[in-house]
Amino acid sequence: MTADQKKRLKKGLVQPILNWYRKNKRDLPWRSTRDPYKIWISEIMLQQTQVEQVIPYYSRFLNKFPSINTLARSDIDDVLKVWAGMGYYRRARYLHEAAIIMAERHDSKIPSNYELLAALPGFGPYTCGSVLSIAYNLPYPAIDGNVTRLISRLFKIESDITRTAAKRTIENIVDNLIPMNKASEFSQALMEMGATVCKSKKPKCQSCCCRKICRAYNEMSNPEILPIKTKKKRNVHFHIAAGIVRNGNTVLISKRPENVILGGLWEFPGGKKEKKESLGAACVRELESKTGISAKIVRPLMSIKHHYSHYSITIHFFCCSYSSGRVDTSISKWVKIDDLDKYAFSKVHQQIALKIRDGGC
DNA sequence: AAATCGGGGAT
DNA sequence: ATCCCAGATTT
Repeated sequence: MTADQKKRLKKGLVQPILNWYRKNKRDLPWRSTRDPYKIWISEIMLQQTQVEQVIPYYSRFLNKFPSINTLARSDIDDVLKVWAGMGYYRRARYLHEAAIIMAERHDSKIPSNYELLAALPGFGPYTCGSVLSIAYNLPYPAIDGNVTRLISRLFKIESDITRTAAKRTIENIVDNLIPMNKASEFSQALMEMGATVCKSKKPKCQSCCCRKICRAYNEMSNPEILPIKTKKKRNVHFHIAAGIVRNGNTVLISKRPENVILGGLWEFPGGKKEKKESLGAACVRELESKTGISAKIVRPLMSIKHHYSHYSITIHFFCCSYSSGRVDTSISKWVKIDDLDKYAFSKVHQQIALKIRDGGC
């Protein structure tokens, strides 16, 4: 990029975007603070998660863990409890681990240096760039899905944006656009443009402040086809059988191991049905292997279909009665029905917990 | 480069 | 149904 091109882009693109942002930015909770800790929490929560979904979790999290030190000293189970229902639970684990490292090695502060930041768990290219620019006003690009879409259209990038070369191209463009001493505003402005104007479907090109210089708008019949992205392969489907084992006013729950889907969360124990196996048999078998007890099926309670990113499941829940055996207390435990709300469950199991409290099973 | 990792909203 | 969302890590 020549100095002359840069100058032209500054006038025709950077300044209009900054002006547009000042007038049109949404009033979001993390925009009323300059506390790097709070900005960090918001950035992690917003990964692959919509703004509306994050807002209630954000305030609850900061209320419970108001500082790096409170987070670092907390138990991971308490962090997961606050996170429960938001998905991508490894984010909570990385937050906790990073807070511990910051407390131990960085004077309980978030580093303002790229290399130190990138060495922390959960700090990839985007999060490093967003924290450095938004919290510290340093000139690093924060390139998320919104920015990728916006830039690919403004500059008509028709190569596959999942590939490294295209990512590098976009990063170079943004890097060259960052205005002096306005990195914080600029990062947020680019993302806000992508989120509210240059949307994936039905972009608001007519009211876009970059309309005059947008190559996709001016040169293509349909700017919506950008960015180009390779398609993900289709989903697989599984059947899961899970048991709700009541014993008096208690119920049996198990903790999922780390490093698996929904890792570290509690659940009503169960697992995949095998071929040529009935759901009831699968339930009894899984209860035995996961908790150590033998149980009998009383009746089916309900089945829930659920979609994850790369596969979908149907979980068949059965009301069961305890027969014999002792629970393997390293993984499973009997808990009072009234105490179910003290444990971190995924959305599906939260539904079941509610049903049990309301007298189901 | 591709797979893994949740849940919800828009179309 | 399919894609997308303020992505990072592992394979």
